[in-house]
Formats: sequence, structure tokens, C-alpha cells
Amino acid sequence: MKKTTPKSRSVTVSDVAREAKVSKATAARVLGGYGTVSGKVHEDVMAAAKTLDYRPNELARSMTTGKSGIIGVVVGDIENPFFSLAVRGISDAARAAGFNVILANSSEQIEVEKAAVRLLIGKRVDGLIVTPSESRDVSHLRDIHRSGRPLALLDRALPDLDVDTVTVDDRDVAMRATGILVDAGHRDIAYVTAVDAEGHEFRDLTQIYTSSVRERIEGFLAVCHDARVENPERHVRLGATSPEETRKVATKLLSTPDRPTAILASDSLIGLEIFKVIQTLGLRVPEDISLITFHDADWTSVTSPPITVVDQPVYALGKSVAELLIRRLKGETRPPERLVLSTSIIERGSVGPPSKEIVENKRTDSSSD
Amino acid sequence: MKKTTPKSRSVTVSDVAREAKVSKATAARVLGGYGTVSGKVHEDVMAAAKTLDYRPNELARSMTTGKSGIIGVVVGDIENPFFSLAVRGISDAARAAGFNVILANSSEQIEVEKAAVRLLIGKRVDGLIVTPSESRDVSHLRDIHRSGRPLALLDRALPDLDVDTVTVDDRDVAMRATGILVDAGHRDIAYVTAVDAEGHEFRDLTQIYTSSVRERIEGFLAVCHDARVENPERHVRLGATSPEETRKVATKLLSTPDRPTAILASDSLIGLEIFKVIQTLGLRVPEDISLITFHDADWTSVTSPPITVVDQPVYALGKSVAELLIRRLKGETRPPERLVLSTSIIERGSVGPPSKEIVENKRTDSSSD
DNA sequence: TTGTTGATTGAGACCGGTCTCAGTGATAAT
DNA sequence: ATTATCACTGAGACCGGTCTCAATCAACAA
Repeated sequence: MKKTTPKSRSVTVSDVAREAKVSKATAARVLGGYGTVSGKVHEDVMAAAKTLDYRPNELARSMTTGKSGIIGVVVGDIENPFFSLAVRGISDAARAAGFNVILANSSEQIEVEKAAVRLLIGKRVDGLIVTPSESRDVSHLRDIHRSGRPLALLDRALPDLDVDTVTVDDRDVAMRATGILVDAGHRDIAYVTAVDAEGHEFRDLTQIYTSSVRERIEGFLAVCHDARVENPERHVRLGATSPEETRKVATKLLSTPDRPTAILASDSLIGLEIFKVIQTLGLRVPEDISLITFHDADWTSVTSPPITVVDQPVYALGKSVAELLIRRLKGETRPPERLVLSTSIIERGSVGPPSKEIVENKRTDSSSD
Repeated sequence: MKKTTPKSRSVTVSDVAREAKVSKATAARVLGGYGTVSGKVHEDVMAAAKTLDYRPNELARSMTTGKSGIIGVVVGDIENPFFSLAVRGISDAARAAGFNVILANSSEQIEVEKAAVRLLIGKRVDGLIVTPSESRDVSHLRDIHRSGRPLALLDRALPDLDVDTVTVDDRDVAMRATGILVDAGHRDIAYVTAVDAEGHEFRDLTQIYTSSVRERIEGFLAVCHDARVENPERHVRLGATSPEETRKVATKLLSTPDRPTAILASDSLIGLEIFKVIQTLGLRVPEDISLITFHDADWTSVTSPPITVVDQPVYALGKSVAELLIRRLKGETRPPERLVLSTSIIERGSVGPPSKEIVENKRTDSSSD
């Protein structure tokens, strides 16, 4: 029996007003829940809206109000469990405050990131949360700020941009993780990360444009230097941007006779691929090689042995940054805040003393040095 | 030196028109890329737009055109790797066709799903992709259709709703998976799924409102019956809706003396928790218990032993459904299509013959039956 | 009784685009 | 020379809401 609106244009306030025999303005007041209307009229309008099956056009609504109720989020890679968990934190906080989330992937490419930001601004999102893929080019982020919309940074700080930022204590936890390895006796430790630089070769920290990664490498190198490890930079590997690339990097790293005795993986995707390569090469963890990975991904607890991980508060990271942004959206004015969440390490079974074989190897080699 | 637009209202076509000394209509033609304009005027307008740093208001644009360039996606749980991979497929296809994606989580709750759909319609998305959490209540999905926007279903078909749908051959692959277990000699096989029904107890298929799950259980039961397994229904478990619940279900299932000798997990999140419980209880895979899980999640290949999985073409699932929807958005009219992608099984090391101990157990028990 | 106040309502402008339609020259066709 | 054709351009309506402002009316105070 229901035959309402075969497929015509959608029902508008005017339609409802006509049906309820009131003015457009009055109907709008009831439907929009603002202003003041008498009880009788309110009922009439609601009834009319019901029979007509009225659905507000949020687009038109946000055009006049200037608010869309949407938070734009730009992350590097939604498929990375790190980001999907952070996004979950953001979504939950957003929903709790009555906001919705529109998501965009930057694939860690600055141009894609710029396009995404432009698009989201065009869509008039109320605010943005970005995981900047580069600290060199932040013009598009300045634009956001300039357009009057608040911006908050997730996981990566930008020295040049003084906005709300939530990160973790990357430097510190990298030091602790490296410390565990050094304490176990390792002197040949590799650090493998996704960030890519020209040449894929690590020269020095100035080529790393992602703050979180730079801090981690800084911490890593600092502890290595403190422990008098010679030239720890030689084992830093960049460009593990995909499973395939990671496998290449790991295979190359582990196939040399003077391979490192321990590896620190910059995220769980990298850690997983490295673990697979270790298995493929017939090496044992931790007898032949020790492994620590960032992010307590689900797989890390079911391997044999389970993997020691850097357990970042990812969900809280997302939740906090969203809350910070939302407070600002609600009109709070205060100097930008830079929150640094603390991180713990979950020690499981993937760290042991360095492989004797390699240490021996080294000793005999040292003559040719 | 850049001090453009301190923080005032955003620049509009009218502003640009004034600056370029042409009419609003002409400026709009240039800026909107439609109609016809002379070369000179085109240049002038572009120059004016540049100096003013004009950014189109997509909201206003979509209000008049009626198109937003956005595809709304409602999935059960973005954190589930199954969905995040599918969403990736959708996003890629969308971007390739010039569409953007706005994502919403239903948490597999029909009311949340309804709210999400209402919101997305309000935002005037051009089309929707939904993973319906229930086949009982589809009124909100009918509404989408009625509003003139195309709808496509992902992973779960709805008999009552004749729209573009992409699923996998759940029934068939469940039969093959169960077949592997039966062929290995198992007669006590459990099926654990997330769908929740009143009472958490499985009675019969009519309580399962998620088509994909129902088909899987159908396939599972069919093969069991064919193999003359008696009352296979007794080992079907519902309500593994969260890691905690799954652990409860698994622990209960595995702690009885007549525990099943094999388990089929309905998704990788469930499979992972079951695997953890198996480890916690000190059982061995596959000696004490065989395990097959749906979805080739990353963890399944690094456990010892690696897990035999049902490898659904998840990315393709998302990509296909998006492509179907986009073709319709571009005006293609044809009867709704129901695509069924085929699925393979990756046999690894988690299936073996049933535990003798339990089989013995059963034999002695059978007298009391 | 008369001015004041406040709740309620309608008219119409506005948001920032798109789009239709009519008008203006200029060039091409007859 | 006259008309048809065509490329351009401007005016103004429109999308579907919100919001300001003035008008109306009943109750209340003086």
C-alpha cells in the first residue's frame, strides 16, 4: 500500500510546510529544531513530515550553517593495523561527540595527501586530522589553518606547524628497545623502516622527513653510540614500503655473512615480513636472530616464539587527537597542545643473546678491517 | 610576505568575478569548467582566482548538481582485516573513477546501521555500499532505493532485495573446507561464528540472519550429514562477537572431555582467538585439534604450524562491488547483477587426523548413549 | 484603558554554486 | 544586403535549508 514518492524529487521543508498549512519558515523551525513554535503547530508539522517521509538535506543545511559535522581524516595507509586502530579511536570519539568521519588515504605520498586535503576542505569538513607524510612540504596544511578550520596532527609532529599534536615518545621507547638488544649483547643491530629517501640508502637523519621515524632512529643510534657500537648507521635500512620491498630488504640484509644479530622493525607490517623471511631462510628466533617490532599486532603473540614488541597506545592516540580537535571545534581557544603518550615494551620471546656463529665470524674478519 | 585572506569568509565565484571584471555567470563557467568562454576571459578569471586563492565550495556545487561525488560505505567492523581489505578495494575503484568514499561502522548492529544509512542519505552520497547486518529488517535499504540512489550489497546477499550484490561462494567453500576435515577422519567438528542470536544457542538455520554465515553453516552441515556425522548441529557455536566472547566460547568448547577434534572458524579474528586458547590450554595443532579459519589473515602463515585457510578474494570483492555501483552511477541501466566470486582453500599445516585420545574416549562413552 | 512584553508566525534574503534564457556582435550563407 | 548561425556574455532563478526582521496577538502591568 505504500506508494509514497515513486521516485520523484526528494521532499523539502516547503513540501512539508504546504502539507501542514504553515509557512516554510515555521516548518523549518520545527524540522530544524530551532526557534520557537507552538505545540499544536509542532505536531502538525511533524505529522506532515511523517506522511511525506521527509528527510533533511544535510548538504543544504551545512551550506547555510557552515558546519558539516564531518571530521576529515588523512592517514598513510588504512590497511596498516596501526592506522585502522587509530582511526577506530578517532571514529569512536567523533561519534560520541556527534561528528562523522570521512577518511582518505595518502599512500604516504605527499601529492596524494595534498589532493586529499584540498578535497576535504572543498567538502567543508569542520576540521582535519592528518598524519603528515612529509615535514618538508606543509603548505597545504598551512592552508587548512588559513581557511579557518582547525587541524590536528596524528603520530607525527611538525616543528614548523604549531597545532594540536598527539604523538608517542618514539625517541624514548626506541632507546629502551635498543637497550634491550644491547643489554642482550648485540652489537650488530639493524633498523628497518618504511620511509623512503632518494637512493634508499641511509646517510644521516636529515633525509628522514617523518618525525616519528626520525626520532626512533635517533634513539636507536644514540643508544648504539653510547654502547660504543661502531657505525650503527650501516644497518639502517629504508624503503620497506610494501611487503615485496620489505622482503627484498630483509633478504639482502640477512643473506650476508656479517648479517646483523638483531633487527628492530619500524612497524608490524615490516616486522611480519621480516619474520617470514627469517623463516624462509631457515633461521631461528631468537637463537640466530633477535627481533623486536613496533606495534603490538595480533600476529606477534601467536608466533613461536612470540615477538617482543613496542606497544604503542594506538587507540588512545586516535581518541586523544580527535578529542583535542573536537574541543577546538566546540569553540575552545587555547594555545596548541602537544600531547606525548607514553609507550611500553612487551617482552616476549624473540630476544636472546647474539648468535655465536656470527660473533665468531666477526672476530676472524676483524683482521681484514 | 603571504598574507592573503587573514581569516575572513572564503572566496566565492562572485569575488573572483568582481576581481576579473566579468559577470558571476562567466566566472562560474571558467571555474566550473562548463559552458563556453573566450580565451582572454578564461585567462583573466584564472588569474583572478589565483590571486584571490579561490577554492570551490563542493557543498554548494553538489547542492545544485545533486551529485556529491561520494560513495557511502557501511561495513560491520573496519577493524576486521576482512573489511579493511574490502574497503581498500572499494576505495581504489572509487578513486580510479573519481569518487570519494565516506565510511561508517555499523558494529553489526541493525540500529546503528540504520542511523548510518540515514546519515549518508542526508549527506546526499551518490550511492551506497552496505554489508547488511541482518536480513530481517531491510526497510532502511529499501528507502535508499526509493530515494533514487543506487545501492550495492557486499559479502551478504538479501533475498528480498534485488540489487547489485557481490558475494563469494560461501556454501561451496564451506563444503570443501568441511570435506577436508571429514576426509582427515574428523567426526566431531565445531563451527564458530560471530553472529549472535537470542540465547546464543544454535537451533536451526532460520535464526541466522546473515546470508554468508547461513550459507557456510548450511554447507558445513550438509557435508557432515553426508558423512553420517550424527547431530553436527551440536557443535555449532554463535556469539563470538568480540575477542573476549570468542575466548569464552572457545574455552568452553575445548574444556569438555568430548571436545571436538576440529574447528572451523568463521573469520580470522575468531580463528586467532581460538588459536590462542588452544595454546593456552596446552593443546597442539594439529595433533590434538585441527583448525581451519576463514580469511587468509597475515598471522595465519607465521604460526607453527601455519593455518589452513579459506582464502576469499576480499580485495576483489570490494573492488567489484564498487565497480558495479559506479557503472550504475554513470547511468548504466540493467537488471541487478548478483556476482559470486569463487574462493580457494590454502592448505597449510593445521589439519591432521583426529586425536586418538578423544576417539578412544568416544568409543567407551558410546555405551552410555 | 493603554502601553509593554513575549511568544509565535510569515516574508524574504542568503549561502555559493549551476543552469536556463535572452541579448550582443561577428562571421557565414543566400 | 539580409538573414541565419554561432560564440560569448550577463541577468536572474534555483537548489533546500537557515536566519533576520517585522507583524500579530494575547496576557500583563500601569
